[in-house]
Amino acid sequence: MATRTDAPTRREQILKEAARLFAERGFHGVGVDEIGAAVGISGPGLYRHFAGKDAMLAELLVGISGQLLTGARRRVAEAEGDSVDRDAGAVLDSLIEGHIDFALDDRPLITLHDRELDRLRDSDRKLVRQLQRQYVELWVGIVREVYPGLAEPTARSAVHSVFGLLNSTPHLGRPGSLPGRGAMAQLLHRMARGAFEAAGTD
Amino acid sequence: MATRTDAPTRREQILKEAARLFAERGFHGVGVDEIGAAVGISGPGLYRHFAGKDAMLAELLVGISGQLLTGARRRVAEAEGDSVDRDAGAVLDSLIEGHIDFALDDRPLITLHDRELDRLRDSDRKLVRQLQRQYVELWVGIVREVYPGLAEPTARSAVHSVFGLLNSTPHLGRPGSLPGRGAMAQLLHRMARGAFEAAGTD
DNA sequence: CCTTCAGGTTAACGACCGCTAACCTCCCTG
DNA sequence: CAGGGAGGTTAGCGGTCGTTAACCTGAAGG
Repeated sequence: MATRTDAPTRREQILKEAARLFAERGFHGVGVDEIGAAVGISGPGLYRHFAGKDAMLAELLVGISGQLLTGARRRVAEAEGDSVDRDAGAVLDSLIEGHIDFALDDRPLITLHDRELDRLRDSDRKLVRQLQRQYVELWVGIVREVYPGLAEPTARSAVHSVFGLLNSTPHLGRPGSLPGRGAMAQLLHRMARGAFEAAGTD
Repeated sequence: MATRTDAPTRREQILKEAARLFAERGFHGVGVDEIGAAVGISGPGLYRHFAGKDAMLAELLVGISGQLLTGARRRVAEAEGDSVDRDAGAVLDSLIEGHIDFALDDRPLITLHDRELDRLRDSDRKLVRQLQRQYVELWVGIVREVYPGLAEPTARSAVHSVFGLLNSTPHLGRPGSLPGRGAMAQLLHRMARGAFEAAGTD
């Protein structure tokens, strides 16, 4: 994985600021002038980089869903490589870890991800939903390996619930009195495993 | 608790429909004409009942927060009455049950509750936040009784996370292939307890 | 040195939206 | 039976917002 070292392009600046603003005030609550101002250009200058406001949101949401899915697939594949009969529990831990990293490091994106999906054009929304569904099903498969007693609908609900738990970080106030990032990650990880454990033992 | 049997007033109809629409498409995404149409009157007729669109959102959010807090206080008080040294675990179970009932029965309100808070006037927002804070602190107190080892910031984060878990039901697709309401409530309850348990045992 | 083009700018248009004004109709009550 | 208020209606104003048009500029390339 080649980590980027070059400067971010203007497009990327715009996307980042747009994500932050959309998360803060909602898609309809942010004007294009504001987005422009956030990157030092003003208003219609954005149209040199994007077809429109909708296009920014679409690119953000498709990007997020894709990243989540790609990361999860990579983690599963890595575990497959390790041994013939892998430890499903370890894979689940890895998935949880990946999702937590995302939730903690890209809060605005996580917020957008389950908040503004309906503002997309039909085709984009279908694509995002498909990526999301694949991500969920990947989790469901692993969870049911770890807890074979879980029926599929139950496992799916459990996975959604754990996503809710892990994605809850945006609701925390400004990084004041709460645990540091490392402690928070550990806490969330333990709680997620505990929740699955409780779901898996009827 | 006198359960209502009389017909809902127009105000209540409007609030209910507005909640649904706001949850579906966001506060800014819904026009007053749509809200009016949803209750069979059109557009400006709403202004006979509310001072403005903002007032509807405010009344919704204050109402939700208040109901949650009131219900939780009642549950705690009932447990206090039962015995001198009550079973804190049972109180926690009762709180969880109440929150689940709310999340399952009033999905749109739960969605609004942590999504549109920023659209309120300053004074209303302060009020809602204060009610929310009291609700959280009430939970934190009970949780720390059940798991005395938990530091306060950790407990608070855990409570927020469990709220995320319990509030995750809106993200589930239309009531198709997922567990029925009773099974869902049981599943959520077990997962919430499991998550707290995992948080409480470092 | 001329051209081109990427990446800006400001002005302005058109649509939409929240809200008000003005008016209309029942229904209740003295 | 007058009249008045509750609860509607439609027309329209004013502001905002996404988008387009027209223009500018500085740097790269032949």
